[in-house]
Amino acid sequence: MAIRGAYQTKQKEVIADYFRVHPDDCVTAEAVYAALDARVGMTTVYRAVTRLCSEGLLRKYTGQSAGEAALYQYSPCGESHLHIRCLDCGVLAHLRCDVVGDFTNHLRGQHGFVLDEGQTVLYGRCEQCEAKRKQQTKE
Amino acid sequence: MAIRGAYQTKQKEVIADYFRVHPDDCVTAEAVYAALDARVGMTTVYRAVTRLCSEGLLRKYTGQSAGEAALYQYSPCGESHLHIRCLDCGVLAHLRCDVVGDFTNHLRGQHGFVLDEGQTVLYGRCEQCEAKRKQQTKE
DNA sequence: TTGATTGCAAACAATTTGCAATACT
DNA sequence: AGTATTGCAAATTGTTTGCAATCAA
Repeated sequence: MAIRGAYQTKQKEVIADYFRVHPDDCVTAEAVYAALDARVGMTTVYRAVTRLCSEGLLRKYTGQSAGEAALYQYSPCGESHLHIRCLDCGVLAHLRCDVVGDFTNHLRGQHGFVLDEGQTVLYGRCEQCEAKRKQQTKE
Repeated sequence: MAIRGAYQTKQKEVIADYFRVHPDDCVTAEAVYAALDARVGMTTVYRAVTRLCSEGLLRKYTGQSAGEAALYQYSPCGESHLHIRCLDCGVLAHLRCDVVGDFTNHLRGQHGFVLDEGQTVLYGRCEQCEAKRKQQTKE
């Protein structure tokens, strides 16, 4: 006599599995839909990623340009860490490093700001793209 | 006999002025349109802020939820600094602090990542909202 | 059975674009 | 004159919602 509870459905499972199997991929809802070969509806994909985000299994990244689709990536709860994203090639990488902890402590202590690592993405350029940029400027 | 050049128009001026007069405001295109009392069309506002962003006079911040309008803020070129934004109340603040410099140097030196401060926003909670959260959890 | 979930089609909202009229130089 | 800009209306796009059918418990 459970008063309320979530039902486990095939669709939910398939979508969650997709992310577990592709832990490093950073994909749009559209891409998930396509990868699942339309076995689930677009709407369901959106509802699922939203749920998974709030459950802490996924992270959502929204681009800066308008009309740019949001990206979702596997990143189970607790695994809190910053992400860095290259503005040129789009690469998204995890940033695990003690210095990050020092920085967030400083933010909290000196600026009264509690950083949410899961929600924050640092934008900039990766080594390769930065090198490319410098070269192009030279030419 | 200029071959090509941008025209200085009343609209462009009015919009740029708006931001210069409200240097700390962080507003949507809609808000600018409203503040200008519809003296310029919505389309023109969008075109202007886009131009001003590429000229380095403004910074653009895109929220994480879909359909959330982008925010624009005066922040003339060169004035590069990180911004922190509260996920609860939406407040956006400048973060000027030596530690930020140390952090970006570390990123470049140890991770080969060149942070673009103008494009990056740190998400988290401000002091007030964090306190509110703690209180609500207690209740 | 009861309530949650699905998925289609329609609704939405922010932003962009086509294009004719208009303003700058 | 010649070209950039304006601004309306219409188009786009990612995402959300209404709702009837379906499925899990």
